[in-house]
Order: sequence, then structure tokens, then C-alpha cells
Amino acid sequence: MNPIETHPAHKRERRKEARPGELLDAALDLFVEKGFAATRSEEVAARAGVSKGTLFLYFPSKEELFKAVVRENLVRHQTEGAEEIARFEGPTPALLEYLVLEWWRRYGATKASGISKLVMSEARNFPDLARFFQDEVVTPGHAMVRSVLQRGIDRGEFRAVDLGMTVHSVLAPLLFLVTWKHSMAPCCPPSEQIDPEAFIRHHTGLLVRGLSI
Amino acid sequence: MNPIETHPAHKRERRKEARPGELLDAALDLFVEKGFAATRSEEVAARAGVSKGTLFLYFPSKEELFKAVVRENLVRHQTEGAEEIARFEGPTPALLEYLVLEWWRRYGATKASGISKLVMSEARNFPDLARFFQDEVVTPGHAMVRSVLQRGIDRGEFRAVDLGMTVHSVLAPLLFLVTWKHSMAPCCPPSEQIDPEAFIRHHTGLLVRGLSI
Amino acid sequence: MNPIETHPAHKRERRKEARPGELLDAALDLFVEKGFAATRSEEVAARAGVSKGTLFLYFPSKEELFKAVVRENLVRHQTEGAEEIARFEGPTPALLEYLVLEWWRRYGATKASGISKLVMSEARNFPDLARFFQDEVVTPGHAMVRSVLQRGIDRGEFRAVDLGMTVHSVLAPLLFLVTWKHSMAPCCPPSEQIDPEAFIRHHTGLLVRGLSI
Amino acid sequence: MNPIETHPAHKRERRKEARPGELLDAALDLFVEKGFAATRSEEVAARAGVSKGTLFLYFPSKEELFKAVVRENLVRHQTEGAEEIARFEGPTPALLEYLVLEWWRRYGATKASGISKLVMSEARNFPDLARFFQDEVVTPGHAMVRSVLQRGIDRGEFRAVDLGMTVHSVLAPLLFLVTWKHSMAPCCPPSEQIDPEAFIRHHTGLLVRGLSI
DNA sequence: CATGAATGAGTGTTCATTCAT
DNA sequence: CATGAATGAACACTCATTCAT
Repeated sequence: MNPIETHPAHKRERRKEARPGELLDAALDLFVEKGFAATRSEEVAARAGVSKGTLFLYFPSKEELFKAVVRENLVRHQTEGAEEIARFEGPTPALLEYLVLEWWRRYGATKASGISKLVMSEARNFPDLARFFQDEVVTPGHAMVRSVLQRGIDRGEFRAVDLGMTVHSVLAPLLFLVTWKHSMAPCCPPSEQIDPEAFIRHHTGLLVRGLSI
Repeated sequence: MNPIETHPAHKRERRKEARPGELLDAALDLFVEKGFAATRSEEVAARAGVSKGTLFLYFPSKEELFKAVVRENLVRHQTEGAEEIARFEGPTPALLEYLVLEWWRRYGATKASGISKLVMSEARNFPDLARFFQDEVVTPGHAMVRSVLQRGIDRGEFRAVDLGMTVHSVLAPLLFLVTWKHSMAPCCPPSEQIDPEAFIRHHTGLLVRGLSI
Repeated sequence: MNPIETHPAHKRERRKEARPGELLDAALDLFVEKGFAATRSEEVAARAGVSKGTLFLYFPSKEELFKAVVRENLVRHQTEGAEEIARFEGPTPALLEYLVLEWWRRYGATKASGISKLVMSEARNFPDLARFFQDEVVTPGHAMVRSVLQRGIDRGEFRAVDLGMTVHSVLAPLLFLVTWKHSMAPCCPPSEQIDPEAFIRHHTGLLVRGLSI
Repeated sequence: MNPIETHPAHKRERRKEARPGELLDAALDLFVEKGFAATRSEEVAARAGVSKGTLFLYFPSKEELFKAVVRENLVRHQTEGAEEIARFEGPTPALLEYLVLEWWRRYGATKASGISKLVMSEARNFPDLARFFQDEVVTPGHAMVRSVLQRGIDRGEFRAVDLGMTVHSVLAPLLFLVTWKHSMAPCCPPSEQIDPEAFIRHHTGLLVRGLSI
């Protein structure tokens, strides 16, 4: 109608296309915050600014919405790390500490880590998602840590320990921290809180000493 | 038949004494299998071979049933553990390894360890249960590990590290293992499985070395 | 066995005969205190010192127990009054005040008045009891008040008002008081309480003045 | 059909607006007929022609439904009453008689008066509702009668009696009448019925005479 | 496409009643 | 007779899902 409007893309249409994304964002927040069962579909819709009915127009059920949220939010990360490791020139203990601290800062400390906790919590009910999580997040993470440990051994900084096991010694506390942060932490008094970065430094220090020649 | 049988043991009476245990067993199974919220009280009763009403004859609510399950399956064992520690006479590194390995054998490797995973999964939705678990299980558990570390320091076997942090370095991998076992493990191919005892030995070895003077 | 025991009436047997009465007493207390629906049969049994099963041995259902309680407790009163009225020699206004105050003291203020409230509350569910209450309690009461009013008119102390209506003017506030005492009173703050005797005196005073020539 | 019809009035919309009223009507019927506790929410919904869920769409709980019924059927009328009193210009005895007679006609004689009986019957088991009723209905009602009595005293028509007591002398018979109507009356033969308006006129006449200078 | 009114299966808990002992 | 363990129907309230508008 209006001859000046170059792109006929009315707000409505633009919105229409953005809908699924807005719904996924809203659902991410709520699933992370309250878990799958405790998140009410109406609340997801409300937070996305649409009606209950609209949610079911885009996702045929709450379960499918959940799966879509997880699939949408699990990948993305992890790629930058590999390059930084390759460029790093200092001693490997410093690289290891840098790696895990950055992992915490860029992932563990963010909302995205809620997804990991969510997947672990709901693995029994959504085994395909667990598998997906394993392939997209866990395995690549392991490879990265493994390469750093290998570097340490190659440079004579670490003993020639079992790499597979040691990877878990490095990562398990981080994953525990993520789980803790999204489960018990909110229920604990200040006296029982854990300072994540301090703990990561402490733990890495212990490991590095344990790995040293 | 047996003239020595002290109790005349009518069927009813015999059953009455067995009921709480049967219900607790059924509840443990189902809580671990499906989570707290998703376990219906009627199903617990059915698995124990009684009617819904009977469950509430022995446990005043689903939450109390859960607490009883925790007391029966976790608190009990912890008490034993503390006594063994007190009696232990060898070097502290051996005590530490003994402690975590036994923890795994008696708890982590059993069905009951699903409780820990469950609590972390549902803590947000059942803060009361999370608090209960923290108070009855986590805090005493920490104290136990702490006492062992202190023993090592006192005996000149360990450096004077931060106890609170180190407790987490000891326990986090165990809790990760439990969480993993009840979430991702069933979805992972054999190549990605973790051998728990081997890992625990490895990790403790690393820590002990990291703690040594 | 014991040749001295003249009456073989063992305690057990004596008790057996007393059982129904003890159960009725316990039930009276509880029905008055909490109403029919809110009284649990087990509690009645417990208060009577027997088991749940025994209650149903004597009364085939909770409803029958209720009816028995009401039937047992409704009659008894009311007879003494008639004689006192006949003997009274003073002015009728004094007789009227004496009559209603005594009614309050001997009946309204006692636990027995709870029965009236109970019957009115449950009349819909137990119409036969309502009928019984009407015949045994209300009608005789009306007759008594009516005779006093007639005495006043006969002696020239009261105007020749409609007796039936005036009986209600005298009794309605008393019955309201009974109902109130067992319903709203326990929920009201002290500022909203009613002093029964003061109110009865006030009300009778107003009526007597209204009835005077 | 009617081109003036402002609202397009789709069936759904029309229904939505009517729902609360329909539910309130159904609830009033059932509460009066069976009491609060004995009325099942599903039955209220069914009588209003909707499903159980719909009831809770409009009223968040059975207690709130009850409060809404009270507001709709009692509080409303009381407000009108207060306005009429303020506008009344004749002598106070006439106002008093008008007040109580209208109270009977507009409330006592209707189904809604069952609410008063119900509250008294169930006050012990639902103290919150009793308090609500006391605050929203009883206290304002008392204030209204008190203001009329005060008007009579101020205008020299009544003696300076105790207002609090006299309020009860006015209201108690009305409340008795209501209680009676919904409990004993249906069980009584015609000979024992009370003509409410006649009794109210008689009683008010007696009181006015009793209050006169 | 979008809405939101309506649905009804599902759940923890209570309690009158039964019946094996 | 007496017991008390066991039953199961009942009930308020929630929420994923549907569908008329």
C-alpha cells in the first residue's frame, strides 16, 4: 500500500519468522531455572510474548520443545579453544590452568551451563539428547584437555600418566561444579558455597603438582 | 513347626514388621528409576504389594518416605564409615584411598547412589529435600573427608593445604561419577565408559602426590 | 476360682456392658466440638479407650453412632422447670427473667447445648433427628414459656399479646446464643464476644417493657 | 440479526462473560443445599455446565469461590441497605421495621440466606471462612443496625440503651429465623411453622415499645 | 495464523469400613 | 469379643493439549 515501504516485510511477518527463536529463548531460561517438569508451557509462551496456543503451533508438544531447546543451545562453543591452545607458548601447567579457568568463565559461569545440568538431569527421559550432548560437548572437550596433557608430557613437564583417566581428573570437578551451581547451591547458606574460580585454581594446582615429574 | 520360634509369627504380624522395609525398597527402586516428582505414591505401594492407603500408614507423606529412604540407604553407611576411619591405623594416603574406594563399593556402585543424582536433579523443585540431604548426608560426608585430610597433615604426611577446597577435590570426582553413572553412562558406547575403581585409584593417587610434602 | 469373689462380675464383663455408653460419651464430646463430618471414628474409639474395630462392633456406621448420640442426649432436661414455675410466687417479669437465665445456666451454658447446635447444623442430613429434637426439646420449651406469658397476662402484668409470636421473641435469642457460642464465638476476637447472661438480662428487660401495659 | 448489537458476541465470548455468574449461581445452590465441605467442586462445575478445570479458571480455590458467593449475595445487598437508611426521613421506629422487613424480604426469604446458616454450621471447621464472614457481613450489618438505633436515640425516639446489646436483640431473632428456616422448618408440620414477616413485625413492635421513652 | 477458553486425566492424601488373627 | 492392618473410594487442584472463533 505504502509505495515508500521498500521491503514489504511488515513487523508482523518479521515477528512470525522470529517466533520459534523467541520461544526457544524463553524456554531455555525456564527449563534451566526450573527443570523440565516444573516449567509450565503457558509460562514459556507468556515470556515469549505469545499465547499458549501459539506455542503448540510451532512445537507439537512440550517434549519436542525441550529437545529443540537443547539441540539449539548445545553446539556453538568449544571451537575457539583449540586455536588458543595451539598458539599458547608458555609452560603447560599455566596452559592447563588457563584452559579450565576460561572454560569456566566462558561456559560454566554462564546460563548455557544450565543446559548441561538439564541434560544430565533428564538423560533418563531423553536418552537421545544425552547421546547428542555426549557427542557435541563432552567428547570434543575431552580431546582438548587430552591434547594439553600430551603437550605437558611431550615437553617433559608432566609424568607419563594415563591420559584418559587424567582427563577425567581435570574435567570431573568442573562438571560437578556446573551441576552443583544449578542444583544445591541455591539451597545452601553462604557458609557452604563454593567459590568456583578459587576451587578450580586450587584443584588444578593439586593436579599439576601430582602430575609433575 | 519350630518349637524354638519365639514369635508365634502370624502372617499379619510378620507382614507388619516387614512392611516398612518392603516399602523403602520399592521406593528406592522407583525414585532412582524415575525421580522423585515422577514417582507416584500409588506405584510405590503397588511395587511393595500393598494398596495406596497402606503406604501412608507407614509414612505420613511422600517427602517423609523419601527422607526415610535416604536415612536407610545413606546416613546408615556413613556412620559405619566414620567408625572405620577412627579405627584405621596405617598411613593416611592409604586411609584416603581406602575411604573413597569403599565409598564407591558400598554406595557409588549400588542402586542407592541414584539418590545423590536424583537430589541434584530435583533440588530446585524440592528445596526442602535438598536441604535435608545437605544436612544429613553432604555435611557429615565432608566432615569425614576433612578429618582424614587433617590426620594426614597432623601426621606430617600432607602439606597444610586449604581443607575446604581439598575436600571438594576429593569428593567432586566421586559425585561426578555417580551423576554420570545415572545419566550419561547408559547412553554411551563401551569405548566411552569409565572404570570407576580404576579412575578413583588414579585420581586419589594424583591427589596424594599433589598433597605430599 | 476365688471363693470370696461374691459377684463373678469381672472387670471385663462390667466394661463390656459399659462400652456403648463410653463410646457415646466420647462421641458426644467430639461431635459437639468438631461437627459430624470432621469427627474421625478412630478418634471416638481412642477417646473411649477401645480400638477402631470395636466401635463398629457396637454401631454399624458413623451415622448410626451420631443418631444414637443425639437420641441419648436430647431428652433428660426440661422437667424440673415446670414445677419451679408452678411454685413461683413473685411478679411474672421476675419469673420470666429467672426462667430464661436458668435455662441458660442449666442448658445453654453446658456442653449439652452443643447437641442443639449440632442437630440444627446437620438437620438436612438427618431429618429424623431434627424431628426428634423438635418434639422432645423445642415444643415442651415453648409450652413452658407460653405458660409464663399467660400467667403475666392473667395477672394483669402483660398486655394481651399474641402468645405464639411472643414465645419466639423470648426463645429465639436464646437459641441464637447457643448457635453462636458453638460456631462464630470461637473465631471472634474478645471485642466481638457476647456476654450471654448480660445479653439475656438486657433482652428480657426490653421484652418485659415491651409487654407491659 | 440486530444491527445495533454492539458486541459481535461470538458464542465463546458471550459465554466467557456469563461464566462467573453461572458458576456463582450453581455454587450458591449447592453450598446452601449441602454445606461447604460436602459440596464437591466438580459438582458445582457440572451444574454450571462446565468441566472441573473451568471452575478453577475463574476461582482459584473452593474457599475463594465461597467468598465470591458471599460477596455477590450478601455484601452487595448490605451496601444498598446502608444507602437507603441514609436517605430515610421518617421516624426511627418505622425505619427500624422497614430495615428488618426488607432484610427478610431481600435476603432472609431467599435462597442466599442459607449462607448464614452454613457459616454457623461449619465455622468450627473453616475458621477462615467464619472470620471472612464476620468481617465482611456481620460487622457491617451490626454497624447498620447500630446507626439506626443511634438515630432513634439522637432524635429522642428511643431511650439511651446499651447499643451493642440492643443490636443483638434486633438481629438475633432474624438469624434464628434464618437458621430455623434452613434446618428445622423443613422437618416441622404446618402447625409449627413460623410466619416470618408476621413474627418480625411482632418482635420489632415489642422492641420499639421496649425502647420507647 | 493467533488466540485463550475449555477440557479432563492425573496426583497426594484422608478415612470409614472390613476382616484375618 | 477385640484388635488394628489393610483397603480403596473420594476430593481439591494442576496443566498439557485442543479447537472454536
